[in-house]
Amino acid sequence: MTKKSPAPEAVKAWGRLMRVSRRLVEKTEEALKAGGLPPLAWYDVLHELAEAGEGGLRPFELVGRVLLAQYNVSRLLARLEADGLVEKLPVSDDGRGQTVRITPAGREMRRCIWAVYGASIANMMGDKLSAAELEMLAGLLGRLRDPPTGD
Amino acid sequence: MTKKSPAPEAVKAWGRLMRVSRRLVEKTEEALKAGGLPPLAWYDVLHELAEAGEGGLRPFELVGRVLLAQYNVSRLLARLEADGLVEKLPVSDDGRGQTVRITPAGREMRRCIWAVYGASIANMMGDKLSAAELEMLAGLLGRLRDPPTGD
DNA sequence: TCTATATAGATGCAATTGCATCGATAAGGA
DNA sequence: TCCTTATCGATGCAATTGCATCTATATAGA
Repeated sequence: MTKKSPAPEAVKAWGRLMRVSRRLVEKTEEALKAGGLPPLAWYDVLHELAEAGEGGLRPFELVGRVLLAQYNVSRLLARLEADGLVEKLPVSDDGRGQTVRITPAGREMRRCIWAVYGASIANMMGDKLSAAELEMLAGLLGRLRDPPTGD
Repeated sequence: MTKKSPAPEAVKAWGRLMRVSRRLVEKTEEALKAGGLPPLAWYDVLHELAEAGEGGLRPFELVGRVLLAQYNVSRLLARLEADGLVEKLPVSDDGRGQTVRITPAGREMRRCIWAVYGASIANMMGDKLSAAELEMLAGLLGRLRDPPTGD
């Protein structure tokens, strides 16, 4: 953790990254809201749960995947449950925990969100860059990940 | 605004963009907090005002530059003023408005924040990619901007 | 001039977030 | 076994955000 000043190219790329990512999120959230749909964070959780299948996931596993704080996951799950999109099941071998599973309504909601979200991605990314450029971008961004994951 | 589904490369690049940008912001905010400094948004405003010089800026001009909603700028400026980092001056030719100018204390705060912020950028961007790669990244991101600005 | 509309900025209220901490169960060690 | 510590998830409270709206001034048009 050395204290140094950044190269001009680094500052420029940082600025672009901040502005572009914020703007793209903003536009996507707007599109969802315009469609009467819940925010992006809901999709992230529903997506993870859908991938996880019938076994569901423990909340703490979700915390690791969706870049949300523990208390935010806790509260988001409460909202999802209140809307009938997920269900919480007690877990046998750990009295503290629970397993969260997506419901059919949750899968349906996920599809609805994706219809808008996916179109948004297509418009904002797919239409602007070629497949090769998108791969290049993904590659460069991948090298900025903090724990240099290997996925 | 056609409804279509995105290419796999677009989805992958989108996912990386979302995760990486959120994580980098998170880490930078952490570093600022650890140094007892205010959040990034304060830097953005102080930076714009410092660039603007003695003439200062009108709040609505600030809204256009920092990606914040009007009411957020209004309230952030109130906090900055309360901390003596900016001052609000009435503007002669428009009785509705005001001009916001950075104070010496504000400039000092900007320097303090930059010491941490800049180091963070250097560590998270400059150390991970070469100058050429950073330029490539900035170029690709630039093409994703919504109003395809020409800066 | 008088009225209608638009723009600058602030604010009341509800929802969300962050922070700290809590209650409950698990796991590890004497 | 008993005690200490760690982990899982929830929650009280304060700060921040989003939304809608408000006040005040400016501008345009009849």
